[in-house]
Amino acid sequence: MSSTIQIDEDMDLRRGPWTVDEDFTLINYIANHGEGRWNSLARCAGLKRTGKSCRLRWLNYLRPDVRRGNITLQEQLLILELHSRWGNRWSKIAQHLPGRTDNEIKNYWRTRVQKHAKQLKCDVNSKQFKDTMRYLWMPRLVERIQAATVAPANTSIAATTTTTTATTGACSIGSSTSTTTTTTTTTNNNSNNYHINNNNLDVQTGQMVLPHGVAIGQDFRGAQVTPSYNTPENSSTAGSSDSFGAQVSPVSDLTDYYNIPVNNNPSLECFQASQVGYQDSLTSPSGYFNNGLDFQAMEQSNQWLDGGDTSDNLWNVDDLWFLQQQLNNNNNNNI
DNA sequence: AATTATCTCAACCGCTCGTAT
DNA sequence: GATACGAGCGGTTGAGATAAT
Repeated sequence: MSSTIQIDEDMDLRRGPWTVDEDFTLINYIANHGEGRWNSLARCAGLKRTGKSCRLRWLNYLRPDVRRGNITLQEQLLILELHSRWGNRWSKIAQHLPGRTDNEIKNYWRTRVQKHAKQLKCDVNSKQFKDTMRYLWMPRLVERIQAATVAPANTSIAATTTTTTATTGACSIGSSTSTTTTTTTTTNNNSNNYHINNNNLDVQTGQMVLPHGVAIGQDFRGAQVTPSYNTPENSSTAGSSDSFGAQVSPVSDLTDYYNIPVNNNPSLECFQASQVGYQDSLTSPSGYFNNGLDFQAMEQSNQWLDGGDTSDNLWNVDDLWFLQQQLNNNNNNNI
């Protein structure tokens, strides 16, 4: 199926999907000789591929620490936050998601996030969309992480932390060259250092903190978390489906390398203590629900929470409402 | 059951940057 | 300093899978 490119009389290069034999050859060669220069590696290994192709295949697929499977809620949150900070710096973002490749993150962004921007009829780089992400989706992701963490069904958490623990070493969050995934101390001198493994919610700041000390910019304590979705019985928000339609299993969502303890999770206390009722909030977008729409009534009558996987409905109504308010605000400011 | 539309993701392309000569 | 080369990055493509009609 692969096509070939004629380089000269007797040297042609394969393109297209890799065969099992090619994979095997590349893996064996790297196991014996290391990565080295990709062009010479391709030649020496006898692969009729460009060095680029070999490198890509190795980094994105064959590398033993490549993490496959669904993007977890925590990873989604990280991607959103880091993208808001760095933009399309996929490689840089990928450095903070152990085992995930820049290609995978890029694909996720294009297929999920951009799709939602399209559905909301706004540009992915627009302020409205960015505000929607920051004030609605990200807090809600945090809420769902929290809700799923405290859910009784998660009794298996402790036993299911193996997925990415195998990525210790080269794949620890924060540095591709790091050799440890143990709890990272930060410059915070407070003895109440609640940082939890690799991805933490800092009680003092309300921020998620990466092991190398980078705090995710947003203070989630002040973020609006709609309380009506904060119950275990609302399982649809706790893992049946993610906000962008990604397939996220409720187990893996919570049990991968983040290792958030089930009980006495200070990060959760942080949220619980600091959550602002949506009717009280004027600065967060959900506060807009006071402005005319009887959100509680809608919720109580289950107008859009009935049946099946309701998270997409939730997102759309919520997001559209928020965007509408954003536009109204813009219009008012222009008057 | 067949066809069409949509989605996903592996792979490629072209560009930039860093390093060696 | 100029040039060549290789590595890496972000953007894009297209084949296969899946969903919808």
